[in-house]
Amino acid sequence: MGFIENKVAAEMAQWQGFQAAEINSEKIAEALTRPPKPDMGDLAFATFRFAKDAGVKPNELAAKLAHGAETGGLIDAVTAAGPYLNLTLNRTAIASNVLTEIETQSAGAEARDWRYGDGTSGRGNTLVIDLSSPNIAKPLAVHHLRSTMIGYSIKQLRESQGWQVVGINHLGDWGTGFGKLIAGVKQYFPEIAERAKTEESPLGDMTVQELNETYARFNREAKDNEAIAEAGKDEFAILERYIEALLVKPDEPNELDVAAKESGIVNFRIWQHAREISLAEFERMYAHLGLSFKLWPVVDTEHATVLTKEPASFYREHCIYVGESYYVTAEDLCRRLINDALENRVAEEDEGALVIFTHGKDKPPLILVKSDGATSYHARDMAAALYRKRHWKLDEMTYVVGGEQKLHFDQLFKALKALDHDWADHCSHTDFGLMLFQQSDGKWAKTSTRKGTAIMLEHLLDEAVQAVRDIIREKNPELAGSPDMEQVAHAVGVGAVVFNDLKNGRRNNVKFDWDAVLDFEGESGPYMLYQFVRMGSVTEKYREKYGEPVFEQGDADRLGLDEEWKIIQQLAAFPDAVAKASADFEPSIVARHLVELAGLTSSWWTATKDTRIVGDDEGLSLSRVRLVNAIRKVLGRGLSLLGMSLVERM
RNA sequence: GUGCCCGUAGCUCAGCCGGAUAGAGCAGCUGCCUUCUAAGCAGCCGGUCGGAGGUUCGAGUCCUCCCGGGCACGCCA
Repeated sequence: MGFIENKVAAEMAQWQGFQAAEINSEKIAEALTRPPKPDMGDLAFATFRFAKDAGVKPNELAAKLAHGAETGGLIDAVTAAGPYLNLTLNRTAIASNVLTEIETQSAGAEARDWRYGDGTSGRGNTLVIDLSSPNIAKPLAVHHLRSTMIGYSIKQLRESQGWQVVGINHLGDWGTGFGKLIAGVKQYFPEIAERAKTEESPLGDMTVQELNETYARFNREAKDNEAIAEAGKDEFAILERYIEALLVKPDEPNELDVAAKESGIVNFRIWQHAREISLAEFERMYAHLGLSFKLWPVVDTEHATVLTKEPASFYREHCIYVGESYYVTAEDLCRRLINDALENRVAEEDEGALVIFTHGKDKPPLILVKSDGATSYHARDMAAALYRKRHWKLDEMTYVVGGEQKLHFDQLFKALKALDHDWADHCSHTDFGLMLFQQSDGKWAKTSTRKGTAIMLEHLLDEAVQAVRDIIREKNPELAGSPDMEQVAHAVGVGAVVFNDLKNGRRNNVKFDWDAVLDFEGESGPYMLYQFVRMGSVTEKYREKYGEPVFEQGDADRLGLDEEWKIIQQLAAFPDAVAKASADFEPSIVARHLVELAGLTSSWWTATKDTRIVGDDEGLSLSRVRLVNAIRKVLGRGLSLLGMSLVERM
């Protein structure tokens, strides 16, 4: 399991029984588990596997190994219990080891210096992670939270293991949908179409909401009117042709006739302004969540240059926007990709479209070019993958996208392999469950913008923050009147929403429930932060009473309570939880670990009510505050890895 | 119909590479605040791990089939 198990295993490997049976310390460490009941011991060694290899009965082997056991060091006692070897550990020695480890790795008062749990397995490797990726001209709804926060947490988890991680927001900013939007704008707002002929930002102060309504209205009307639907396709074709002409001969855009050029510019300006409006709104939402995105390519305004080699810190602090349109408007990767697929005879023409049959002829193919000549999102995704591979020399890439797109990514990876891009083996789809909403008939269904059942992300965050404000006013009037109030309410409210989303396995569907999200008791974000805050305030109490604590001088021998021992063991297992969460792209593993740690901590808090953590015995108080310090830093580090902000009071 | 995901306590979920008597939270019930924050703690109640076979010393965990739910399945992204 963790570094404690490794140390214990190293001691056991020296016993004559293990020497005789030729079982080395690595094998021992792998076979160590926790006994079902604490009174059976702290660790158990299961002999089954080794008994089979040696051709003896497990019970006999256990007895033989126990006979040759030497205690002392980290191990206090060994008993053979049937096929198991139960070990009782030297609590003081283990506690001392664990606390020292945390104090060393997480020295410093600032959360960003807390590195206990970090690893080096990813050192020198680059992961590209596709996260959030909303469509422009649509507001961010609650379900966007999933890709954003799962992705953001994975980014930090991998960084903690030494990876360089490039977070990319693959904005949905290209495709026939934008033809419909343009057509809608032109039809319902003729003055905008007129303005677009001369102005850069023709949409005025239109909001994302209004853009979305325009799109929805156009869609409704196009549904039973062929001519209107065609108008949408045409507008997109005009836009794409305009861009194509610019790319082919950038110096001679005049190749298009005057009319095509004029309508191209109009469409381009409407599209571009709609994109700007959307990004401005996304920025506000990402700021709430603590994420920062920069437009790609990144322009260094100070030196007026485009960054070609970004410092490593850049990717830690920011993710980047690289919209789908980038591969059409700024790179000719789409066209080269299509040519390549044709030359290699990987792609073929079928029903007027250019396709790749990735799963055989009887399964739907991946569509590169649609029958109307426009690129499909498959093509743009492939171009994006090639670009990422080329630019960031990635070792691994994952897409944090809902499970309903499984087929798309299966096709994407197979198509890349068909074109001899074997690195596609290191690409994966980090799928997650749907966000479901209860309808009037009681059934749970996907969000539907059409029916208006979608809940806006900003609305959810506002509600959560407001609920926190109410609770603070009720429970902590002193804080309610202080200048910190707003910052705390925001961190706790947003944290509640984030933790709620990350605490369960990502593949589970989430039935959105206001009561559950705004329930701040039990396994909730506020509960986690509450335990963190308690650890801070009790440390403060020590400072007031005895002065600045020198944690290292706390005597681990004084931590004799069972509650304290359980906490020590949980702290010891934290690095493994982080490593596994990172390897599996599964933030909930860390969240679950923290729930357990917070619960143990809270029980301990109550169990020490009589003597207090900081009480009249200065030595005991220092020992306990030493543990408090370790808990606080591990809890704080874990919550940060989940993308939550910490607070000192609440 | 085909493929993928899921099925564990009334509800929402954990459960590691198969290992000893399957765990949390919520809801319900009983207690616990003059003290470092009760957004808390202790306890009770609650399970044929969807079903049937199989693999083996041992299956919630692996395999097969079935049942139930969700999602996807050619030009939206």
